Amino acid sequence: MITIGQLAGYVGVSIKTIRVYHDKGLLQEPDRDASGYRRYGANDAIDLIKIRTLAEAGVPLARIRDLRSATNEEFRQALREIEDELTDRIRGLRATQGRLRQLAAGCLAPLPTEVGAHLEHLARWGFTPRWADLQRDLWILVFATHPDHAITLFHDQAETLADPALRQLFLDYDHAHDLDADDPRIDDLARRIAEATRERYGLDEPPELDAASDIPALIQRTVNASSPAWQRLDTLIRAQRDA
Amino acid sequence: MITIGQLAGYVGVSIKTIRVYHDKGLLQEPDRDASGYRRYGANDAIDLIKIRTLAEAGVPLARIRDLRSATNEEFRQALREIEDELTDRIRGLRATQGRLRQLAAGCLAPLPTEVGAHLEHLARWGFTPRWADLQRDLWILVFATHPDHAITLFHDQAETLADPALRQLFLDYDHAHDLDADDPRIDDLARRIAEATRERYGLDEPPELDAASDIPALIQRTVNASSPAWQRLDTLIRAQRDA
DNA sequence: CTGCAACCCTGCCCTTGGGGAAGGGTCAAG
DNA sequence: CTTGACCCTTCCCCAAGGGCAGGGTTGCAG
Repeated sequence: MITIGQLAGYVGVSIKTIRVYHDKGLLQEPDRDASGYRRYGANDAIDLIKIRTLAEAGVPLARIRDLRSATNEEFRQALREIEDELTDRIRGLRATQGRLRQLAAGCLAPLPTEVGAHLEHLARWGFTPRWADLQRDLWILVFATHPDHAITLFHDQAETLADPALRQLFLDYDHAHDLDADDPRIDDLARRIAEATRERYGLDEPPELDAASDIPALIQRTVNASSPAWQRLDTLIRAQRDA
Repeated sequence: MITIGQLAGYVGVSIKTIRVYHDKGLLQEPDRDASGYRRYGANDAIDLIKIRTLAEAGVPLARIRDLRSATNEEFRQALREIEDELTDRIRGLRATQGRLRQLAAGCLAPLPTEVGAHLEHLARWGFTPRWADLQRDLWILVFATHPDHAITLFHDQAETLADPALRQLFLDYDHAHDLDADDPRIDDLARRIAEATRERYGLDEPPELDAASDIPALIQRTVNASSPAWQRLDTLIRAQRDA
């Protein structure tokens, strides 16, 4: 009949942990000796080892307690579920590890240099600083969240801006910021942009982020928020595109 | 400039989490708009994503906060450490998974049937119920903690008991329980047991559990505790063996 | 025989990483 | 003008223990 300290030392848990398991009804309170010390037998050690195995697998103590009164078949079933959860968690951790590595690789270069260069071009092409800042934020966000997809998108964008006619559309977009929301030039611009988009990408979808991502919407909302004219422009373009 | 809810929804955390990160100094409090709402920009989103990546890797928030003011080289170093820790944790989880499977396999059979049969033999051979119970506890413990080694040990033990002369030694051990601690028959028995052990295993070590395990000591302590005579017997045997 | 160190007991508060509700202000759409 | 969806702060709650106080036991060494 061993003491709580021996049991703890052997199974590799703290004394406190054992007492907590008693309190929560996971491990049966053993008999006490004459001086009130808990005295454990081999069965207690075995129970504790089982409990620990489950607890280390991340099973909440309450669930372990409930499992104590489960039938054997329920218990097996629960074990299968727990194992699956564990597999998922391991997969999750590996994914996290991957993101961690990306973070390590990118911690010095928030943006590729070509993007920086591109952003400097913007001013020379006549874009406002406001536009350039917006673009910078946008690309930071895209590169941070979709590191593998971002560069493709960026090249597409850079290519678009290299064409003077298309660039003019973006310049107009930029300068529409301060127009009234009901200025007819906005309708005209929306028409021209929708047309150019169709011409450039045909009926194919333009390159986009992950379908599951709501980044585009987020970005667009951010953009729209700063000007009613832009807000209206966005609405019109969508209407034309979906027509 | 997005609101806290948008930021949260986008990065995939709860609003509360963001506020906690503000409180703990992980994420800088952004400016408020006219109505006191927090307004976030793209940089905040990026910071939050980084923080989340670290937090999901299990890094304590306090450490993440400290990392904010680390130099770039320190940061890289920390990332390496974190990745290693993560690798360890994944390994640990896989080990747990293995133990879980053993638990699933063994949940119906705490002891192999041959062990059960062996224990029933004990009574017929003249061992006391006390001895049989002790043996049962012992084997439960050994099988639970060293599932791969246990069967070997058990076979060795069963083989020993199959020999009537050796079995008599164990019977004497059993019945020595109620002798006085200074009974001379104990000295005699200790001598005979030590001799038989040498004869059976020669100078080789007798089969044992893991060197790192303190189970044998635990078991022996448990055994000794129930009788001063056994206690002395154990002392004498050790003395003879180590001589 | 008497220290004294090493155990054990209970009870209480502390921590981490948030969750959830209370109580109140804001915003946009119908 | 109301309604629902946001946002604000403050407060309490949870799991799974850690740690300490204040007090009793044991075993071993001098």
